[in-house]
Amino acid sequence: MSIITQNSLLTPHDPTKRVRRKESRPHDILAAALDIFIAKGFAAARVEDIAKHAGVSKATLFVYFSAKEELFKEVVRNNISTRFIEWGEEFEHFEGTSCDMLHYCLNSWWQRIGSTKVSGIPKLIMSEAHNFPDLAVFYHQEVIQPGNALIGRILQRGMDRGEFRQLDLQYGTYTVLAPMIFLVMWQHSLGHCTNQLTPMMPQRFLDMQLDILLYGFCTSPTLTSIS
Amino acid sequence: MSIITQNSLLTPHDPTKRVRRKESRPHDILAAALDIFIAKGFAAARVEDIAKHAGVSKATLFVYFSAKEELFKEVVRNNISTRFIEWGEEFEHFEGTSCDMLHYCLNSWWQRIGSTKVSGIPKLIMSEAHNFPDLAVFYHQEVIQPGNALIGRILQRGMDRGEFRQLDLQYGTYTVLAPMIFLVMWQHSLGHCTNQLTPMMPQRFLDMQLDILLYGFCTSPTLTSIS
Amino acid sequence: MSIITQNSLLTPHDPTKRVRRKESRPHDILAAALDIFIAKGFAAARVEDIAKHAGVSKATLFVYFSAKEELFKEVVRNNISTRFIEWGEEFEHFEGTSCDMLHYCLNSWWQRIGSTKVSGIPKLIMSEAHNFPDLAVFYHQEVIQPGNALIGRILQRGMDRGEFRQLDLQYGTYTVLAPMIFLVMWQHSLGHCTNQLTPMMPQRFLDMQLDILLYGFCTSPTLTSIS
Amino acid sequence: MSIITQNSLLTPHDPTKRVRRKESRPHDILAAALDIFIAKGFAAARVEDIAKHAGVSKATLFVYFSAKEELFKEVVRNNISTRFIEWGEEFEHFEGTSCDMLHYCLNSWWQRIGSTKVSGIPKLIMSEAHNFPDLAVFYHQEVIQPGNALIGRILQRGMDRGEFRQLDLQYGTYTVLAPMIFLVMWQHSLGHCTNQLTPMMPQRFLDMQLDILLYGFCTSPTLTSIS
DNA sequence: CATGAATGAGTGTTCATTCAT
DNA sequence: CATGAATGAACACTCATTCAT
Repeated sequence: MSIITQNSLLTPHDPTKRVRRKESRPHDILAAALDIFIAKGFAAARVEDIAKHAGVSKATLFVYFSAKEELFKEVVRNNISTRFIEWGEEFEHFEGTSCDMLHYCLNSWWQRIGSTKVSGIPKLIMSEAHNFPDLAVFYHQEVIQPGNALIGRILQRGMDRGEFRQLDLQYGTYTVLAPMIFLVMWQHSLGHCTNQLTPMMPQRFLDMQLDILLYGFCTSPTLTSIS
Repeated sequence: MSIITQNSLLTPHDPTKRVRRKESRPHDILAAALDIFIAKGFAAARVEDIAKHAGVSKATLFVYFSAKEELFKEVVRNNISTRFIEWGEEFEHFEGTSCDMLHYCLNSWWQRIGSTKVSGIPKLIMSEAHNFPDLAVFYHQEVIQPGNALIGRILQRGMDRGEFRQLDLQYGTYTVLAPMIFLVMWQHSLGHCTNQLTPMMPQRFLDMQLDILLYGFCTSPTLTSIS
Repeated sequence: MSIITQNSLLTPHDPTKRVRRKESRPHDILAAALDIFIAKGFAAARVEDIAKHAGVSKATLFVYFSAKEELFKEVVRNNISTRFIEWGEEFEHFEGTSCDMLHYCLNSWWQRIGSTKVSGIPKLIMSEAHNFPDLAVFYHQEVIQPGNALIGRILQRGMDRGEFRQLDLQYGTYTVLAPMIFLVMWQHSLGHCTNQLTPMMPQRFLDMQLDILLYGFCTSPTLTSIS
Repeated sequence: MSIITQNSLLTPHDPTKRVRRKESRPHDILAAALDIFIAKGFAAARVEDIAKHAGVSKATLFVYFSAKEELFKEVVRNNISTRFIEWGEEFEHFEGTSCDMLHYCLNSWWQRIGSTKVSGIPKLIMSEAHNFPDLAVFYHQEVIQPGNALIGRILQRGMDRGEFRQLDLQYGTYTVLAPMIFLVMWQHSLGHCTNQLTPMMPQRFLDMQLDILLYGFCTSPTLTSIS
């Protein structure tokens, strides 16, 4: 039921090797790298496994990507950076309440990232950024900043339209980001090992989390502005 | 400014070796292990570094701890498991609103774990549980379950006293857990590298997050029960 | 005078590294492994020594052989298993008395195995099988069973032709095997250290042993069948 | 059914520690050493295991025995060297045919050594003499020479009394020694792993071997003297 | 272009032996 | 005397990266 099925690694691509057009090599490698990085993390992923999974030799991989880190960066660019353009456009033309917009934000994130194997990338970054500072900086620029900008836009819109209380944009953004980060972390770590005991249904969590974000726990809220 | 200053590792304990009182070796090693595990993570931490940091030889370390994993488990038991007893008692006798209780919960967690180097432990687990399933299971039993039970108690109390809306305990708990996990993950990964650019003040984040958890973003909440 | 000159290990192959024809690496490693295993035994042989003796790095060795045990198995296959085919054929077409056949058996064993460094392999197995059960099982299937079958064939032939007394095949086989095992054990252990004091000439031992096996110590034998 | 039951190691001596008279320490250690050396061999035996099995600390062991090798030598002196005195006396007064004497020799060896755990000692020596030349020399002087002298005495007696053919004493002795060495080697190595497949009954082997030694395989022996 | 072949620098873990108390 | 405590030197196995062909 989980997205992260380690066994999928055992069935390599086999892209009918002989017939492929030449330019597909890097593409195959990136696809394989995505799978292996997600399954093992950055440090624990073995370049040899990526190459094998892509159906090329280790040396070939280094023809296209100068180092493991560069390969990873390219994986990020291909799988995440590209998404922000369409999100930006969708947000540009969004109509409806800001509650709906937040709802849409979380749900489309879930459909396009959270529920797919790509969710392994943010998990990997949060896990290993400390040991690979270059990756951290890269990811911050490439993903976090544009992502946060999008979330910030929703909050600002909500405040502008009087739907949301006045709140600090930066920290408000983190408040929306937190459950997303939590979800990918949980799914790819403890959730992966304990889902039999206490299964966690992500969709359910997101729904509830959205409700709480909008209305809070309390029965009789004291409305104040937060700064 | 950050708790996690990698360079601190370069100045080993030097506990004036010869004069030590008995029984201090395991304690030294555990302290060193905490530092190194936090600085490097589990897989990347080298046993030799831990030993050196503790001022003992690698072989000595293995006299007291049969394996790297066992050493880590002991670190967890020493630094986290022990806390739940006092938390349990405090919660037993807590008086005041459930809002205050949630506030107290997040703040005492922040003071005792979140703001200290011990916060590196939950970060490490979320990061590496996937690659070390044994540790995942151990941590789930030893920390997550008792921790979640404590949070659940607050929510139940809030509902019982009519302060909180009716909500699903399990997912409500995750809603409280999420910002804590987010915070430690952020601090120990991207935050560590990007604090110069866009500094994040954890205390501020927690305050705001608490407000949102209680009252939500919205100006005019629609009160419903969530299940 | 001894086959097993430990010092020969100190002069590695030096196969003028760069000029080698392809496919020679595994062969070099197997040759080196044979030497080192014989000189040190299985447990005491260091993989690094084998690599050095073969003129390659430790890592290279593991490119070709996944583990020390696998390397050893391959050594056995290359040096012993292969012999049984020719022996089988020779036995098929043997003409002459069964006494001659037994004589031929012991002597060709001596020339092809016993007197060569390969004799170190059975010695090693008898010595270390207890500590490495996998190797024991492997060797039993790969060497002992086919070897015993050959010996059994001779005894059966002798009985069929009325040359030998009726005797239990299994234990009769052990009776022939015993002096061979004794000889390799002795040569590679005590004999190696005490040959100056009381030299033992293997050829002489085998001749005498054969005579005893055929005719016994006694001057006036009481002929009975043994079961 | 086997003499060599590794599990026996799991039940340490427990010599009611507190009540023992002091002089028993070395005795306990020697007893423990015998067990462990037999179970693991010399190199693979861990001093710590011996100490634990004897109920003393590793350091205490080194108070009584300056090194692992010295401990082993003492084990040999205690368990084997001592036997030769009684054997020598028995042989002095033996009456009966030399065939009977050889029979008695093999059988009493089997009862006192071969079938007991002490048989692990000659096995160990044959296995590891090459790597520990000191032990080889020691064992040769302490055991092999007196043992061979005893066997030689029987053969000489047989020749003197006209019961045996004329044969070279040294090699004749090896002919008797061979099945004994074979038996202990087999029992403690391959036999230990393959007894389920093709069980070997030592008593049966010895009986048969004795018969062959005396009368040979052949139905119509050609009697000659062997030199 | 693609790769077979090779490796240096690690890693966690083991064990006989020493020595101050 | 007895031991708790400590360790140096090994050792099997790994992996990102290089380079000649």
